[in-house]
Amino acid sequence: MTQQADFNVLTETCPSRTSLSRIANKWTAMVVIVLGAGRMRFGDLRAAVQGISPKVLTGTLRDLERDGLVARYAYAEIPPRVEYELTALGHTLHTPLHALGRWAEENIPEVLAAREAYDTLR
Amino acid sequence: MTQQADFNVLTETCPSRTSLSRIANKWTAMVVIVLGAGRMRFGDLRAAVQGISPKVLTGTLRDLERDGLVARYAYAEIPPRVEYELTALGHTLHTPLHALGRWAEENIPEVLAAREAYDTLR
DNA sequence: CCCATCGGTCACCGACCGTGACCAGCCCCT
DNA sequence: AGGGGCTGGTCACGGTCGGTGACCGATGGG
Repeated sequence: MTQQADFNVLTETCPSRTSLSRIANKWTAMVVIVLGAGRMRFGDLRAAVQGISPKVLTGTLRDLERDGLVARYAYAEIPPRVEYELTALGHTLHTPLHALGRWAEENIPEVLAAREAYDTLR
Repeated sequence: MTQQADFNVLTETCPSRTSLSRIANKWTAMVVIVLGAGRMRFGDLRAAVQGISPKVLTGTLRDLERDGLVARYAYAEIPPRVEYELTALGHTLHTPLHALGRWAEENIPEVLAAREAYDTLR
């Protein structure tokens, strides 16, 4: 059974909150969404997640690797080749993050309309 | 059919990305999760989302209000009373964000183990 | 000899997050 | 009459984080 754990993200000191802080992040979400398609090289990832800087991509991937969500494969070639892949745990995270991305895409018309309404009357 | 929109969060200039940036955020996630339980006062919200400062809570709520996800009801009483509630659109966002929170709670043991393993060998 | 390729790192800068102090307005208590 | 409490904020201040542009090492190709 999926046991109801003693963890609660709303509790300030709960370790699950540190995890939420990391995954509830736009760059993390986009990287995980892209990696859902399969193993990918650093450069391809950078091209897929438009606008991400190498520094931020490196940092995001390292954090994901540390949390066991992404595996890193480095090949000692010249020029270097490094590939990234979701782990089994990472795949379970892909589902909710992908849903979040789809929500943003599907509901952006309503959001834009709400923003315009808000901005015009204040 | 849920039509495949022309929006793609991976595209740098797509407006859906501005929406993703806002919702893929730890404070936003926690506030929406809590508001899923129903209409709530500012002070109760602040107590429920442990550790959030009034400044950040105010800012988060205003952004959510602007995007049409939260409705604000202010009563001209002394002491003042202000209530917040998810809109219909906000409720559709509650589902994926709640899933994200649950993911964090359910998988934190594995994440903590991965972190420890990572930190010991580097 | 020099440039391109790839996966980064580094110094710098501005934006955002968190902290603590403070506010208005009316009530109640002394 | 004066002082404190209640609520939903705002403000000034710092530190941390994200973003930008320059640069790197090692090798293959022209």
